[in-house]
Amino acid sequence: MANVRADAVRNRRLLLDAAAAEFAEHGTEVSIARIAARAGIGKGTVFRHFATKEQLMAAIFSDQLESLVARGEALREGADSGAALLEFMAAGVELRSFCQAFTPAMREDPQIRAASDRLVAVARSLTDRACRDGFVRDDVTGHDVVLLINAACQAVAPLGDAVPGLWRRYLSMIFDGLRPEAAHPLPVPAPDSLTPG
Amino acid sequence: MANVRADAVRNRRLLLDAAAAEFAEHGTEVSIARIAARAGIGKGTVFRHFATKEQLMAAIFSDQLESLVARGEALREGADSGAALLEFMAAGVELRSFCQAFTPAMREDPQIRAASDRLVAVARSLTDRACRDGFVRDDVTGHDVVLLINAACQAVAPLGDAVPGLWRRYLSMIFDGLRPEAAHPLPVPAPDSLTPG
DNA sequence: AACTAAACGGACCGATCGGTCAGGTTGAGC
DNA sequence: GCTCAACCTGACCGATCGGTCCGTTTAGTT
Repeated sequence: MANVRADAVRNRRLLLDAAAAEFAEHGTEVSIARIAARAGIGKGTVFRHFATKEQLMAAIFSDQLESLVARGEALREGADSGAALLEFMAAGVELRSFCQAFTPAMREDPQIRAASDRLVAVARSLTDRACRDGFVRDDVTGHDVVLLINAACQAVAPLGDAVPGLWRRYLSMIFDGLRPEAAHPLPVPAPDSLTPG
Repeated sequence: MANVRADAVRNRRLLLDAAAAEFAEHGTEVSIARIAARAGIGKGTVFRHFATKEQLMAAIFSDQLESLVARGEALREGADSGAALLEFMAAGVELRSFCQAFTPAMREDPQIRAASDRLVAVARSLTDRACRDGFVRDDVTGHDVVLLINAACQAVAPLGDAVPGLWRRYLSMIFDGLRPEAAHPLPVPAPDSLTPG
């Protein structure tokens, strides 16, 4: 801390903000050069802070996953457990980086693994509570909820940002599928983890 | 027809098969060189048959969408309209190219546009029938069904092919969300079309 | 068998990307 | 204000991609 210069921390902040914005707007395939230009720093500076592009992505996405974990933990104490679970899922869809954080390549990173483990844990916690209160069918797990957030996220991907709030429609439909009233037996058991093997 | 050589049609067949297989296994970002190698032909031959990579993708994906349209039309005559809609959606998820055909870039292609229009039409037909028979809520449209097929397709994308039949679990959950028993009012109206504007 | 137009193949081109490095710049302790 | 390590920069490198081009091969006709 004492050994780090002031301009270094400032540039790091600029870099993280610019990269997060570019990833959100144009996906992870944007070039490092473009991110550096947006941040107003040189391309070499990017690689001074993060050795590879993957490490940069991991830093940003694990941060955003952790913020969602915090949101979920806060929602555990609300009164309406059903609305809390729905709000948690909505928050997950809203940070669109969600889906990008879950590519096979990204899951190698230990920060991403840790964050998604904690995400599944808080999702299970919210789900169990909503289940006890009768808002959610009893055969749905934390992994299910995380994957369904991803599904809702991708449902509207074909349309781009043409209809801004449309994802709420499909999240609402998917959430209706979690209610006990319409539950039909599921043909396949829930997965054990989000990582293959 | 008479003016086309036998080896040309054979190579075209090899190329289409190889490209479809590579796209299904590794996504649309596979290189033309790799596809050509798999087909056992030269890279230049690929561009003799399709001027650009996008045209090759459009040919393959519009073919697969058309096959799904045909499947849907056949399913319009079954006895159980609810099971028919579910089977249609399952067929859509099974050809994973589905999601790849719906990128913003791909929708420029007239073949893709035509095929997806027909796909929405047959989806609406199946949905209306299932709705009349009481299997499906009355506020769901053909566009919804197509987008939800896409959602189910992507739900398990994070896991790769680790759990082969897992998508059936999430398609089942999503389909439960279409049933009238659990229907809650939707916060956003259905989109008019799959193309922005 | 000879001919020709169509088809083939792979070296080649320009663009782009992630990542490196040598040399100039700057913030912080004295 | 002096010094030096930390930092920043953009030219540069090798790899890869989509797409082109031209010399060679081959299918089909007479």
